[in-house]
Amino acid sequence: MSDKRGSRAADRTEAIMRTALELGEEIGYAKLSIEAVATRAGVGKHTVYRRWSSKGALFLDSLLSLNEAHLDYPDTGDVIADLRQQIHAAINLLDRAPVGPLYRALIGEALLNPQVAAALNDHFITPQAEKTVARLKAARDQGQLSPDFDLDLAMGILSGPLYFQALIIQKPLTHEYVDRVIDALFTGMGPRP
Amino acid sequence: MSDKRGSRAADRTEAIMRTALELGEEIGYAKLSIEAVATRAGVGKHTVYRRWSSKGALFLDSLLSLNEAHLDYPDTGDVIADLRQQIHAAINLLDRAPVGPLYRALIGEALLNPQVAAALNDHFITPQAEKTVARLKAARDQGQLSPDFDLDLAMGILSGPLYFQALIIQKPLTHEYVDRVIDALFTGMGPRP
Amino acid sequence: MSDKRGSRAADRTEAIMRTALELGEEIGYAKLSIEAVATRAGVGKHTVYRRWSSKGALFLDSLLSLNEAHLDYPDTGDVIADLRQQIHAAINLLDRAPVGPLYRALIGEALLNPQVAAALNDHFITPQAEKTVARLKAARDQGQLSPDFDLDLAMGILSGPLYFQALIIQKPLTHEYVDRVIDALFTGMGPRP
Amino acid sequence: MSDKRGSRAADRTEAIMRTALELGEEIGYAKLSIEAVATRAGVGKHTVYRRWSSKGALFLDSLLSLNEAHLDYPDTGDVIADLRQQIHAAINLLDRAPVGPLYRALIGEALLNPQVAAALNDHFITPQAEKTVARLKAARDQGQLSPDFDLDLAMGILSGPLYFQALIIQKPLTHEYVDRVIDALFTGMGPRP
DNA sequence: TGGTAAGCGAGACGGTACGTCCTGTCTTGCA
DNA sequence: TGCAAGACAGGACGTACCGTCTCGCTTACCA
Repeated sequence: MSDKRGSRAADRTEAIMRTALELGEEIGYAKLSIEAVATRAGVGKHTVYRRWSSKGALFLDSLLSLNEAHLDYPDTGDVIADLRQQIHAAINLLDRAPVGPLYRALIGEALLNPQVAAALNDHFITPQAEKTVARLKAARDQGQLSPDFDLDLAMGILSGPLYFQALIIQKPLTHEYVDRVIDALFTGMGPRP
Repeated sequence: MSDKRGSRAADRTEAIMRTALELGEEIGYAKLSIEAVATRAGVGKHTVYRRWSSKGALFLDSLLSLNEAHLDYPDTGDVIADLRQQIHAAINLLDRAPVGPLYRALIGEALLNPQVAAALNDHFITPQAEKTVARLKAARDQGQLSPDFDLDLAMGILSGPLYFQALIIQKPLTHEYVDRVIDALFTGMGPRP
Repeated sequence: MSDKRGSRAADRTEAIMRTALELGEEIGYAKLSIEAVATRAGVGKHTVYRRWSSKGALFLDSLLSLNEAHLDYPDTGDVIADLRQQIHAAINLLDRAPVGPLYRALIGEALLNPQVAAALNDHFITPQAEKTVARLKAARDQGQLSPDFDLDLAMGILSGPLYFQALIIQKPLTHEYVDRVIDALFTGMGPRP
Repeated sequence: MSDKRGSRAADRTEAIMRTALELGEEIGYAKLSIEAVATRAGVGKHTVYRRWSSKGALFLDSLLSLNEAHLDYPDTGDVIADLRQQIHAAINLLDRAPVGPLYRALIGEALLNPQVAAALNDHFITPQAEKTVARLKAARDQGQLSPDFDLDLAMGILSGPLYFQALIIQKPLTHEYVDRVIDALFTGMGPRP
């Protein structure tokens, strides 16, 4: 009853986002226009612009709508196992088709458009990082990590190489590579054996 | 004498790249058009298109032209000191104005345009990575690093967090952060001291 | 009231045609570009292309818009006097500035572009010829011309020499020349008196 | 021997004109560019521009080169028969493929480009008209036409309707129509039987 | 229940840039 | 030395989208 009001609006919103992802998969984010999304969705351009201020904003929302309830950290007590499990899930989702190429392009857009960058950080990157930090902090509080363990740095060392591999080197991420990174993080690559 | 041939062509090429950087600094890569570069450079559009197939390709070359002879690794015998010195130099160049914003945008473009990605990798990312790997290998050969030291992984752990910080989190890189990463790489952040 | 609808579209159409004629008079049809018309009219190029498929089509309409209600045949009962009167009016309009040069150029365009030729015939040449034929037919029906008088041929003999003079020889048409043609048409130039 | 000098230049000239006609037949005068002619002829653009100042000038020469020795008036003593014979020959050449469409287009060009108009008049229209006038004058001198027969007007009445039919109405010319025009010229279409 | 306003599709509009084509001029390098 | 080859500045082409703006039509909520 209560969601009857606005259900029409929600229908449009959902239809537009669905169409955006659909078209994105077909022709790629870069070649896509708001005009094309609106036409394909059977919607006036104004109806799109009323909801999103740019192609990047639309895509960010569209991708996030796929994401709900995913990528939450387990806490089994074993921080390393939990990190592995969660990061494997993340790259399964974000580095593989159909989301992978669109996520990559969205980050590209963010590097060109500060508004998109801010929104991406606020709605995805930062919350995700905070989950990682929170999980590490829990481990530290439980004494699994040393008291001076640098949480933010660890988060960077976990995420950085994966983004580097995926975005800069542009090779697919493997679970094996993830494991090597986690391993190195906790054991170091010490100058001497 | 010998560079008399083609000097006209080289003049245009240089003028266009110079103008591209100039305009890029003024209005940003995203707002820039090949049309505007051509006009400002006093050159026909075709003269630009004859040399570069896209805005991204032009910018890649333009940025690389600033780069020559920079960012070469020293070898003082102390691998950690050399890495620090070189990475500090790199972020001084690539993360700060005037190059920083343009380099960031160029990576954004590479994420949207596979041709630019390939060229960027071939002409900058890979050579640079190979220099890092070569320096690490020299250290390993000299016994400063353990014989099973994973060179590629180390390169990823050095570069990844910095790119992550600069591109994803979008906060300026500090020398202090670089040092923390290097430190963590070689000493680990082990679960127990 | 009723023309409230679409008045915006009609405004643009009229503004574009007016500008086209204006620019045409200033620099001549040949040197004119749709781009220049659009710019001068303060209109996007697409707004021109939406209405006309080529420069020729635009100019045809523009010239025709000047023409309304002109060039209608009188019927005073004296067919020769009526022809003279009407043809004198026609060449006053079509062979003299400002319309003359533009009309000449439009016919040139029609000779290069079949679509323009077809439109010109449909919207001007043929209707005008039919008026001449109709006036001659009325005269024939009234017995002023012999029953086997060849209407189409007469139309050709009236119009042809004038177009020939104006377009091919490219000398200005005089009323005196028109009169000689009319005279010859009806009295012949017989081999012997 | 003496024409050995310059034979190379004459070769180019001829090759360019031949290519121009060839390409003109294939894609039409309007779509043709000097660039395309030069490339197809295996000749530098400069070599074309050195000889002709515009596409129209090149085509005029090219068409005239086909024309040599054609379209000369016979004088059998019977002026009407001679006119018929000559005009039939003219329309066979000028109104039918392959020359017809190119000649039509050339006149179109002349209406847009005064230089071409002048050259066309000087090298083709006027000489041809003078031949007609000369033949009529001969007939008048021989008493076949009345002493006050208006030679120029007659020429206009002969040529005008044919050009009108071919260029304005854009219907193919028939010998029958030519005969009707000639007939009308000499007998009139008198208002009374 | 009828009136009214909000949302909507459709797409026109002024702009900007695209990437292509051709013009007429100007090198360059081969023969 | 004369030419093909084609680079060059410039201008226009016709197209694609941008983000804004009317236009009527459809809903759905209120009075």
